[in-house]
Amino acid sequence: MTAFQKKILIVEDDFNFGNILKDYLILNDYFVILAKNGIEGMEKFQKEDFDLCILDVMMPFKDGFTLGKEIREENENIPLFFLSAKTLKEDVLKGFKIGADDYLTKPFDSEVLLAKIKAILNRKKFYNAAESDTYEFEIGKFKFNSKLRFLSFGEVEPVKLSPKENQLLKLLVLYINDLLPREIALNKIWRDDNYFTSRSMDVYIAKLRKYLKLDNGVQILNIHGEGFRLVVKK
Amino acid sequence: MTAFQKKILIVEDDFNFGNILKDYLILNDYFVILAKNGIEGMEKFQKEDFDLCILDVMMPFKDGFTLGKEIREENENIPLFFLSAKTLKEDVLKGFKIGADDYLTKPFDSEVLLAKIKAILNRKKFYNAAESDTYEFEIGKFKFNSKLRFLSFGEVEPVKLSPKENQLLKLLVLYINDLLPREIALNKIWRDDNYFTSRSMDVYIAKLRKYLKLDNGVQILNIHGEGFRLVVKK
DNA sequence: TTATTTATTAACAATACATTAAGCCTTGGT
DNA sequence: ACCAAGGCTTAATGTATTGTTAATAAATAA
Repeated sequence: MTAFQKKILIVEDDFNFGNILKDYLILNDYFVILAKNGIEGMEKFQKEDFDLCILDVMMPFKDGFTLGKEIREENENIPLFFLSAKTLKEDVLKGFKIGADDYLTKPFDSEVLLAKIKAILNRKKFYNAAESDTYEFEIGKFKFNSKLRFLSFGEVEPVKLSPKENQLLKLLVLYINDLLPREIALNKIWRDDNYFTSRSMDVYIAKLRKYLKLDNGVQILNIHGEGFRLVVKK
Repeated sequence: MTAFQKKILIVEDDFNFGNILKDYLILNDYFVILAKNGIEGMEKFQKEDFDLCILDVMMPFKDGFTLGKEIREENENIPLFFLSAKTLKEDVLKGFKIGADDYLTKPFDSEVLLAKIKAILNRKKFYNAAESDTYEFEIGKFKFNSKLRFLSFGEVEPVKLSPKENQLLKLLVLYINDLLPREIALNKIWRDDNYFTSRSMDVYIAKLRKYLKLDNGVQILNIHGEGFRLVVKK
């Protein structure tokens, strides 16, 4: 493997399907390790550092969700990607609850999978400011520094952001102009997804909106039942 | 089979006809599994992931509709395609009620079958916005984003769409210029087909018509007793 | 004409979201 | 140890959005 290749761990009990997937990803220049069940998956996960895990949900002995939870305990940042035969909403939700980054139901379009992997790995670069040197963002006329936790607008005295305000604004920026699903924010910031954390998030959205009022080309829009969208008019 | 081939399950009791169909589809680059009755069909369905099922309606032991219903219970998204000798309206309706995606009466033109299969598989990619990154559509002068749930027209403030409005508009777009049968929309969106859901759908059609008024080259036409048609004048 | 189907608007109940403020921790200074 | 400040959650209250059903009118088919 070259220094630039991203490492992906696939855990899939269907030997046939797993290998097709593996070959396809290798063909697209990823470095891929395939495990055929949850136990083996965990072993391989612990042996080396991966950039992304793709987990089948339905597996004998240890299902994908359980494995995902265990992986999360060891590494709270690694992107998790679930594959499921079912498209049940409750399944998807369960996935997000343990911090899934994305979700695909089988059979799926291979192009879509590739696009999603790229999107996740790209976002991943920014998730942890400590691991990245990118912590200065422009939001319309604002300057946002997520490391020093301040938001400035022209010559106006910069606003200091609390840790939660900072995290939420950063997530919104990473998903700029796109939907930031509630579940993702709640899991990444609050590490829990229930009625109260959800209300708490609303409170923080209100706070951020107040700060962002200075530039009316910047807005946090709600998508009812889905999440929020930070939009910047050009 | 390659990773790009689509997998089709054919369930057909007429051995001769089934094999001709199978060979024809293989020739057209599909991966095909043939089952010769409902029982066997279900077994094969459970063994692997298919992209499409083609079911003969009239079969001994377990007819196509019953099989279709069972398949639907296991996978609520997989496209179902019924083949029937009769052209009875009530048969077609029964098919749609369990969520058929299309219907063909024997004998049929093989080119038509191919075209329909392509159309269904293409549509399938878009059904679930979460699974597809294609969610930007043009409808006349409108731009429709089914992920962010908005419909915009030039510089006018975009209209936010409710989940139901969004789903319905998306279905209409997938069937653009073609008939979207009531039963299909009701089954895909309302997951039920009765008097009330049907009235509800009418309400949503009225809402969409109101939004689409801005461009008079775009219209939702009713086909009495059949369904609706989103037409875009060029 | 008469029964059915569709069109449109409005009333309603259920949820989801918005905002402000109160309370409860934790932290850091004295 | 005590206090004050900041940060976060919870409560309280108000508003908005959503989807269903009803009511009424119009179009269509037989």
